[in-house]
Amino acid sequence: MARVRLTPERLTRAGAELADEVGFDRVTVSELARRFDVKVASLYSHLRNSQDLRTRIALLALEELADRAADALAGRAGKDALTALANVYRDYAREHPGRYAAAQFRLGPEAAAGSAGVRHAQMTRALLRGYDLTEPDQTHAVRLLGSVFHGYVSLEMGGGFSHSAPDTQETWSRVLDALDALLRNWPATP
Amino acid sequence: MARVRLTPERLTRAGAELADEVGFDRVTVSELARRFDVKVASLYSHLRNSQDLRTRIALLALEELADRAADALAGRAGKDALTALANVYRDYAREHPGRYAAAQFRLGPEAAAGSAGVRHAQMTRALLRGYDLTEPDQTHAVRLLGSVFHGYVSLEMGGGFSHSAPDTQETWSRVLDALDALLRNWPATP
DNA sequence: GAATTTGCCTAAATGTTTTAGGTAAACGCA
DNA sequence: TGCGTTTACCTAAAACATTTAGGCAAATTC
Repeated sequence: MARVRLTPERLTRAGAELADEVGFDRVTVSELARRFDVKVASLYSHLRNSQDLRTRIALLALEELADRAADALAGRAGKDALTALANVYRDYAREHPGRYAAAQFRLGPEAAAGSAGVRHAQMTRALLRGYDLTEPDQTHAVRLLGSVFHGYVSLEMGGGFSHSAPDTQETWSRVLDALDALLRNWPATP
Repeated sequence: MARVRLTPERLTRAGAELADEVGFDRVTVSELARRFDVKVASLYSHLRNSQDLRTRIALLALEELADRAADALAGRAGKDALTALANVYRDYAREHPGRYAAAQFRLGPEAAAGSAGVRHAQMTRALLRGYDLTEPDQTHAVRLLGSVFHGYVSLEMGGGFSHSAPDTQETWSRVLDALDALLRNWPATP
């Protein structure tokens, strides 16, 4: 019998593609086995269990996102950088909805520690060097930006903004204008 | 055999409690049947399928959230109202993590139309009457606030802010300060 | 080419989802 | 009060997902 040469990496990539096609919550070990035309049990030599598969897809998505973010920030500053980073998240979610959902997957503490989550925070911090913020306001701003990016993308993908004018592209631009204005004019602690 | 008097409503409420205990994605028709001490198949007289159950839990959560929001906004304006509404989302997510996850559940178009989603948007609009925004900026602001509330709560619950100073309560306060400042000083369209 | 490792297999247990069809309790009414 | 109808829950069974145990043959190593 010809061997397929499965590896955790190949399974993870295929799982990520499957997630983009059918949704992250419908990624199943069985479906993956079907796609490789092998028996389900064979995958358990490469994956601990289905949770393990989902975790690996999540980590892959976080890495890809961090890579894109690093790329987008290179050579940019201020509002230019803000827009670029924001668009990384939005575009990634549109191109890879399943992977984006995976990136939101609740990781266990061990997996979270080894994830690219730290890189994301560092890049947002780098972005903020273009604005005049010192600690602890810088941390507050990192968290605010993360919230807006994630929240906006989630709601937009979930259809939360659909069927209502004005269109979401215009709102997106104006939200970035507003965030830029806010960062340039961050309120002093009361 | 003594009848248990199941109804879709009772099942939905029990499902919501189950979600808070074990997580929304682990809500299962089988577990629900176990809790009512009836056979699994019996539930299918009251629920179309397990998707139907999840949808009902999501709609329940959206209603509860909208009720709390309406309550919180009554008699408040300006930053007071902003803080109250924001805390409704955050507190609900902390008290009822499973229900809050359910409220993020991707509804089909039919279910979404009949959901309390519209009420949420209307209440955010009501909040904005305390600030000086006209269309289309008002809509942009509605979407921004929704993004921040949802994004912040999701990230905080997902552990995204953990293990790093300053604590999330302080960030939350400062984020609300920043949003209030932004709404009072919304940038003109470039 | 033999020894070892590894990749995929069969088999089987367990659990969830869903449909089809049956029985008895509860309800509405003469 | 008894009768017929509706409704609530049942048994049975098929389809599919998850996971473990143990086996054989292909690939790798020497």
